[in-house]
Amino acid sequence: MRSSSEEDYLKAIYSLSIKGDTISTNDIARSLSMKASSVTDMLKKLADKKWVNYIKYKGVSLSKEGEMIALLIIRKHRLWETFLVNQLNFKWDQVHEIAEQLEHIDSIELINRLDKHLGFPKFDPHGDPIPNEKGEIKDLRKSQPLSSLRKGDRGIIIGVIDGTPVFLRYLDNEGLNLGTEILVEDIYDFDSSYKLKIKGKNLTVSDRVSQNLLIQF
Amino acid sequence: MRSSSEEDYLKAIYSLSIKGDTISTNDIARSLSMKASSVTDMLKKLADKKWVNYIKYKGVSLSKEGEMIALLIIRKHRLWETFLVNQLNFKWDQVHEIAEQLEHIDSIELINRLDKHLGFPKFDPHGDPIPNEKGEIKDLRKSQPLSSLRKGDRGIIIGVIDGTPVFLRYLDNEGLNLGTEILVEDIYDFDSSYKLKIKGKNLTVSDRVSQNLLIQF
DNA sequence: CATATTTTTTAGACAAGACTAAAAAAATAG
DNA sequence: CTATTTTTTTAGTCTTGTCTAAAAAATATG
Repeated sequence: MRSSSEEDYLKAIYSLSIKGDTISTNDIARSLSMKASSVTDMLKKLADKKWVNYIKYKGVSLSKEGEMIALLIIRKHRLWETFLVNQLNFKWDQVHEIAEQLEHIDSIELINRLDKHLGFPKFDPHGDPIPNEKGEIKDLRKSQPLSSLRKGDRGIIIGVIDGTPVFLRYLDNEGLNLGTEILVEDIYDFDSSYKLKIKGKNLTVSDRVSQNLLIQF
Repeated sequence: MRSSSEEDYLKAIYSLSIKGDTISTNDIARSLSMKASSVTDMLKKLADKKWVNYIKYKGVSLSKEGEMIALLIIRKHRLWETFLVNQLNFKWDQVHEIAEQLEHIDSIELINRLDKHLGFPKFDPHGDPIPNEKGEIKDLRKSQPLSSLRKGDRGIIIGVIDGTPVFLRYLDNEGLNLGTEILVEDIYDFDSSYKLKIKGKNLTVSDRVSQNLLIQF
């Protein structure tokens, strides 16, 4: 069994290992807002459980098993964020704290059913990729949700975050198909809706839509 | 701030106060599978926080504030169970353990949005009433255990008394689902078993079952 | 390369929440 | 009403996960 605390450490180590090279005790302490001595203690426990490779004074890395756990926690976090935004209509900036709690709920069955319920999304509302059941991540970091583009930006629709039928049907009706080129003509401050030029015509979409359309640019 | 543990105690005290009169240390210990000494410790903490009225050796009761917290936890538990069954297609006997975890997620905003998303349900999948945002509970629908019906009576299954997974799984397998209409075709004197007509088919259930099925009629 | 500084670990303390064993209070029985 | 049994509380211990302060190792500097 795993504690929430152990899961937080594994997740932090995973994130650091994406960015940098060797991971130091201080790196982890900084990223978790903890003292280095606490981190040392925990690294020993994680090493005992074979979730990390840890050599005193030399730094730490995830074992294969540790990495799988970290990916599962990230999968849970991102699926819950997707649920909160797509189904409960939270704004993308309100969901992190709640997902930090939900990611520790212990049920594989639950998370796989949630995944299905959401239409097996590949990206969360922030555009971060969601690991699948096997821990595999789609590594398309050159795309962003439409909501991160600015006035004058151009791009091509390459995917969606919300994969539910209602959204897909909407996209289809509005002519927002995969591979279509778009130009951001304007962004209205009052409701963050996007005025687009697409196939020579103008179309305005809500911020809900702009948060769920992935654009390659 | 409240710990999960404190919430578990408040919930247990609330449930006991529905059934009986005075609540003893041992009652709580039994219902939470803990030792009496642990309960005493916690009761002191809860009394310090003014969530319970506790007099040494004399028993305990919830304060107004403690009751509101207990009702909020129950609201969260039952709304999450409803979500799991209605949206993620879990069977009603699979959801209790997961809801025990989810009920401690700390966000009023989340639970109110979930409530709305589910269409403000008044009862959970087991037929138990869901407190609203103000902690108000709809009175139990007029119901009786099946064992109080007589030959020829009709009714609708609206809940259970015994909520254990073994019982729920039995009901599910036999097609005895919430909302199903039943007719009492006969009651056998020798063992008080009930011969029912349900969805056009006959089914005989033991008196143990008939005492634990709530019927609205 | 020897010393100073930074990083990391060790050692010891603390809070929460559980436990066991013993003491105290309340309830029950004769 | 006294003695016994049961319930409850107290006292002290343990584990988890954090902290501070001091020691040890690694790194940087002149």
